Amino acid sequence: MSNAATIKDVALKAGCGVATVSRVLNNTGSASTKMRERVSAAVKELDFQFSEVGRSLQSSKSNTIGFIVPSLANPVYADALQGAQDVLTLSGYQMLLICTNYSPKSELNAVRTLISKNVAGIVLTVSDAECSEGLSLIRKRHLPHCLLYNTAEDNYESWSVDDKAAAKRVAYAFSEYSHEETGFLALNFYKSDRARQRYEGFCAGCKEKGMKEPKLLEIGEDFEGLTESLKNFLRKYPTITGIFASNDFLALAIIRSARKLALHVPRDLSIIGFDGIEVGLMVEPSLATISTEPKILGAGAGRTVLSLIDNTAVPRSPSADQTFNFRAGGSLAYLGAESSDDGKINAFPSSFDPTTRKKI
Amino acid sequence: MSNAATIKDVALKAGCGVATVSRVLNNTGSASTKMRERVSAAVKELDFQFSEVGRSLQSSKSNTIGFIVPSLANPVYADALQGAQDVLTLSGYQMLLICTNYSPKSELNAVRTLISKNVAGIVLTVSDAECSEGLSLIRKRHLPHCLLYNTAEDNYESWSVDDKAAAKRVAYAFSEYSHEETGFLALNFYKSDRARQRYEGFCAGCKEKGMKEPKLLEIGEDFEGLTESLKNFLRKYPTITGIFASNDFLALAIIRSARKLALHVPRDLSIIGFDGIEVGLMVEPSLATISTEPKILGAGAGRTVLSLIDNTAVPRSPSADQTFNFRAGGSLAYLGAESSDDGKINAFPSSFDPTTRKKI
DNA sequence: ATCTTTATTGGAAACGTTTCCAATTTTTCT
DNA sequence: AGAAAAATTGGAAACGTTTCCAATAAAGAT
Repeated sequence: MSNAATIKDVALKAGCGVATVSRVLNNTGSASTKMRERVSAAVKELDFQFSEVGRSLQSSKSNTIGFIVPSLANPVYADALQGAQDVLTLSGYQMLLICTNYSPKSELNAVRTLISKNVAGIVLTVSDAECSEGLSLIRKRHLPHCLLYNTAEDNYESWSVDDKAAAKRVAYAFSEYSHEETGFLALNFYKSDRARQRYEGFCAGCKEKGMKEPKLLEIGEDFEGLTESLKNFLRKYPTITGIFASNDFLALAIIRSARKLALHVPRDLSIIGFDGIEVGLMVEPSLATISTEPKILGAGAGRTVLSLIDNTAVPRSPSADQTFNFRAGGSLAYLGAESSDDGKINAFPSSFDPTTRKKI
Repeated sequence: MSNAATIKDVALKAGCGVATVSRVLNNTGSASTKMRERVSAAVKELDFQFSEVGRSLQSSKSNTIGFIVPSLANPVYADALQGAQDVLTLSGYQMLLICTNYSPKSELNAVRTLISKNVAGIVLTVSDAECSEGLSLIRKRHLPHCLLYNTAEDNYESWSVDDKAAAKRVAYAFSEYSHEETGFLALNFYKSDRARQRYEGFCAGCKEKGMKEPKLLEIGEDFEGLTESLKNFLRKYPTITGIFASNDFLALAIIRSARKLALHVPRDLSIIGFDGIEVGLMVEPSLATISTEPKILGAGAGRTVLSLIDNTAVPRSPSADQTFNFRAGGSLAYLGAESSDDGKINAFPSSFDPTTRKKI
């Protein structure tokens, strides 16, 4: 560890005081041309670089922004972070990243850690914004921050999808395609306010359209046993024709499970996802889903925190109805017995009784 | 910004010196029971937390590990980072993340930034390990580090896929499926030593099996115009029956392009990818590919750096031939005219002349 | 009781910066 | 040339820690 040169070394080599070096290098205060040259030469010779640690201690500022997200394995968050990265880099900030693995308990720790590292601001996705201890701490400390994929109260910032409205839109889609009885698939339902919001919105939408109340299909930590769960679920509710999966990953997984059960998607079961991850377009059938823009959200949250930090105008996050779009896809079929002429996929070109499903 | 309490505040409240507080809280040196209690009480009352900045300055250590990767949008890196995160979290380290967006120029800057932040170690993926200025700087400074997805010289650490061997395996697969003439698809070929290694290995494998030398299809920054490129490519080399895409994302994209050109995959064109991203299993046809374990690699690189930092035994990275597996899939068809009875998908169940491709 | 030994405590220096302030030098003005 | 103004410079304090060291207090041995 060839100990890096410090400002003292530079001062020594340039034959001046440290204050002068600081002034020259930061272009603050005056300095003679000769002095500037000597300092520059010394810097070059020693390959000197400021220690951000020393700087941060003295100024009690830093150019690090903390990020707290559930996971990097979910492309939604990975993409959002990528969007934020681009913004930060442009402004000379770095990203200190902590993943909570969907564990609410670790959120508070994450915040503490970030605070102890003196981050300039925080972008975070929490399990439940209503009762997040981490979020409370941030606010108590008056740290510049912005929620991502959670909605904030009026006086706070957030970049998020309007989960409720989007889920309502999903219900409309099912209704439009003549589905009456649906299910809602969620992972760790109780832990995530997003999943709950989506369920709520979906129920509201179904009610509005006179559909039956969606049945809840919840699975645990991972996708293990999803096929079995689906089997039992459909046995219990044999008249269900469509399932709304609370994210695209789940949607793809449930399609696979359906296949394993010899069910054809969408003929036997329609699926709508949520997020609009890119691969949804590549699979066959393509995934009907709520498409969102993780990169834009991430970038927005990043910009918001940066603005908060240097007191410039905070960018306005998109109004709720602009945060998502419904995207039709092959996984959603029209349920009418009559052949449709409007381009919708018809689930039942031949006579087929939706009430007598293939035995599974 | 309700200024956080410092060790001085604690000392004041507990009625002792800062040295005592430090000793009590770090459990270093002795302290009377009364003192311990008073300090603990003060800490609780003030919600005190050490400043990692002050700590890091004084100890010239830190519990931050720097990560440099090309992008978060590529699930390979996102997954690798997730694997590393898990390891770091367990050891109380945090991740400072910089994305280079595949720009070699920004690598050096990234390293400089990380050094200025006094990171304890660095995990990095560079464009070209042979001539990376960033990497050189790290080594000059004797910083604990580990390459990820690049191979290192003998005396340095790395966790990586054996690109050459894996690419050779792809050639064998094509050969096994009776393909003779192939193409190699790469994004930013000249920038990435990984792409070049894969090309090299692929060529070697083809040669070994007596196949024709693969034709190179290179595309620029993004996937724009890929369809057009493919069209021209196949016009130029109409006898090509298989394409090796240097990563799965490209593979999925080229499949889409092929479809747009009314080519059937795999009947008209076989595709093999690289990386083994999960969605490759979900698409139809499923993607034949080299499957790798990004999470394991990321975790390994993380563990390696941690060991390097505290001088414990460095975990052995898997031997080259254990870093990948060939995964068969529906995107690779058997090219023999005779019906195959070994479970391989036969591209030409009906009589079909591979030399006369559908006009495109 | 007195003298060692041991345990407990706090002052001060150091880590690498920035910035205030005073001291010095240079420039400008009469 | 002399005085006033402006520019240049460096010393020192401060940021929040840890740790060395000396000082004090407690305990043990005679």
